[in-house]
Amino acid sequence: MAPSKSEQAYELIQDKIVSGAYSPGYRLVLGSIAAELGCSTVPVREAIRRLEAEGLVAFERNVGATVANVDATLYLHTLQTLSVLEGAATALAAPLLDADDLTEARRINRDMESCLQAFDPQRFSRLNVAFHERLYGLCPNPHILDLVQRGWNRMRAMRSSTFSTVPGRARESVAEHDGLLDLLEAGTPVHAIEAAARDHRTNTLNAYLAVAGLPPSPLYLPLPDATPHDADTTDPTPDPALRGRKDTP
Amino acid sequence: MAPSKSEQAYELIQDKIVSGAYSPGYRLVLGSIAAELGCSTVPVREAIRRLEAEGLVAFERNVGATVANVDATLYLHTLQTLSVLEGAATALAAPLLDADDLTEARRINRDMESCLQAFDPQRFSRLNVAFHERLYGLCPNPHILDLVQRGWNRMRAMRSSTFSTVPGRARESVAEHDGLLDLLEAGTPVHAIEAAARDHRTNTLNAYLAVAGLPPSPLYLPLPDATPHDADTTDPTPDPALRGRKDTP
DNA sequence: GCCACTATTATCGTATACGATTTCGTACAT
DNA sequence: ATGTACGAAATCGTATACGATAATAGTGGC
Repeated sequence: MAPSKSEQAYELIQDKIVSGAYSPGYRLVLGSIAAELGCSTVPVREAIRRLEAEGLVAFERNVGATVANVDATLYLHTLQTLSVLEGAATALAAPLLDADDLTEARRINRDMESCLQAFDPQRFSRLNVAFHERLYGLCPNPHILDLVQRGWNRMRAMRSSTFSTVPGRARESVAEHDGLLDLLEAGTPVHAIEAAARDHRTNTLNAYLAVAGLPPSPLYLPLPDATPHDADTTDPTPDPALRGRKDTP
Repeated sequence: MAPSKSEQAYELIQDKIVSGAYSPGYRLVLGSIAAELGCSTVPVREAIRRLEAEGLVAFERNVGATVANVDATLYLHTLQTLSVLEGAATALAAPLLDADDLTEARRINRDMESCLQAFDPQRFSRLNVAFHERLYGLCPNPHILDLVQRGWNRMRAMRSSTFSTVPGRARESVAEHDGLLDLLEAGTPVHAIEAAARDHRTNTLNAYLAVAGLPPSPLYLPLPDATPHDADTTDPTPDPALRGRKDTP
């Protein structure tokens, strides 16, 4: 059966936000969207409230909805949140992965590698999602899984409109994927998996921060036995964006 | 000004779920709730969709909404998710806490201690929330903060209906609070704070699991220098509820 | 020329109405 | 007795309509 009007509205609006047709700050007028969809305002309202709950649009009583400002900080905050959640999800899923999952993930990573040569960032990005979904998909905690899913949703909505890729990062990323797979194959303890998965994402985050001239996110997890990252000293300059230091005079 | 009807509906329904007036599985009929509120079904729909987004109610097309089943697993999954998120939030907020925050938190913890003697679990629970809010409230990542808030919301909605407290846990909890405050006062590195905050909640989770005869959650973080917990060995019996072992024959 | 105040307009919030869909009970056939 | 087909009732989904609210423009006074 055809999806409900409110579902259609939801998908349309999300698409337009993701594709950049509605840029941040764009005013979402119920009537206009309803007209575009050929339906009344009621289902559109519902769709917008759903998008609000996911953080894609901001809503104000008696004023209306606008596409949420995805400035740098919001993007980075989402990335940081994902690092935490996806790390946990991957750790929880790790004991459940079988050989097939790992070889499949390895295959995807090979594909990603080939995308590097072919300069196909679109496909690279899609494969990246697929790779990680494969790894955390079996996470037995559906709540965490749901939050990770939403996080990726937000990311997709933002990436195209504001952010591009960091030069060297893609290649590193592929290497880290292999490292993570190595750990999984070796049956490494859960917390080391979590550390590797989280730090993988934190590295991406910090690549962005470095380009912006900001200090790195402090949320690394110490790898219990192996190479610790350089960011886990006690006194990095606090980052106003992500650590929000009190700048008391 | 009076809150909007849809806001009123939202609060009413949430209250009824939290207080247990609507128990899990209860069928939420738009018309009935609308009548009870003296409004039409439209704002009630909106409220229910919001509650759906927060995981408090389940919704099915053309069928209706029911209060989400809060069986043991859901409760435990939420608790596990909170352990991860709140750990991260507390870690991120740690560098921003000043002396006032810490003494205030210490004071709240003294209050909790007195609640122990007075057998006042209501108040104890409220103080517990206040204590942790004080610690993670300054977390500069609003997204994480939001997720933590929602998590506590879900907890409040569930606790009363299904779960009570674990006997010895409250007293341990107070002690762990003091330990956490000690770390904060000493300016301990971020990841150690995260470990302590997460493990505090994981301990609660595992107290429940122990009562239920289930193996503990594996999501502990290794404390880099001090007393590791006993649950971080490599091969705990996997927990069907939280780790979801593949029971292949 | 600039500020305060009013009128206008665009848009939101919600009530009502009605078609669409599911669910449940009943009758019938096997 | 059990399963199936049909019909009635309950409930949902959405269109339309209209009052309420806030943004905006226009007017007058200083």
